[in-house]
Amino acid sequence: MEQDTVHFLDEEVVEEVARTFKALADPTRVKILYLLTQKECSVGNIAEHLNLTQSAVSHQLSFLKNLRLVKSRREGQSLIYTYDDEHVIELLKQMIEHATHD
Amino acid sequence: MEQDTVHFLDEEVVEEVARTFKALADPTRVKILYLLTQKECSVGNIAEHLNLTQSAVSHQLSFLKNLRLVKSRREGQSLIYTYDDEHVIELLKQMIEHATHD
DNA sequence: TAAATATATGAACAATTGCTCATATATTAA
DNA sequence: TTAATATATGAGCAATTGTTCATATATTTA
Repeated sequence: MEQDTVHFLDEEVVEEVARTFKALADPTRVKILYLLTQKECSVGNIAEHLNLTQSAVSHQLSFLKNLRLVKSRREGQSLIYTYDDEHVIELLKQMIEHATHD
Repeated sequence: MEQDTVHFLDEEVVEEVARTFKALADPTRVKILYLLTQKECSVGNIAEHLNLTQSAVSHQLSFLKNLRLVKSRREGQSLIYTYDDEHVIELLKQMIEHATHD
């Protein structure tokens, strides 16, 4: 006798999952987050390291901050950014591992 | 003495990571993949379960198949789809866990 | 206070996305 | 072979995305 009931995710969960994966679905944001796994950085610092404009970096950080994936603190004239979701960073690292080994 | 050399990802790895996350960055694809974690399904079956048009499902499956996240086999008139990347499915499950508990 | 430095933000724009609609292709049944 | 069923696919379209450019805001220094 076959049991084939299927479980469905709540719509809000699906949306949240997709929204969070979307944060990881762009090369620039992957680079920024990966950099932040190694050291906290100011906006300008990120721009230098990754060879991006200040504006582009700031926009992406704003995006990531809205999702609470990064946070910032002021230090003099600079804003220092750090990642703020260990779990998501773990998923990123796992995907990097996965993409590296094949 | 401070050592602050930073590691950079190869561009191809970054692209691959972003591309794969993009597959998980859409509600419809999340639903399809989550369904496939529970049972293999034909296209029409997926459409029924998720209340989507046949065409929309077929397009998304084609997308996922290009990334080798799903595969299909023919069974009579139907094409039966299954997931084809255990690792990515694990990442999806982890994100669902993460999104569920908060 | 004024100038310099660092960051944020809004508008604009090209590129991409995900869907629908119509139709093509493939398999099975009559 | 013809009709029915299942799936794929291309065109078209509205919505979203990621960037640049110009400029606003915030902090520090002179």
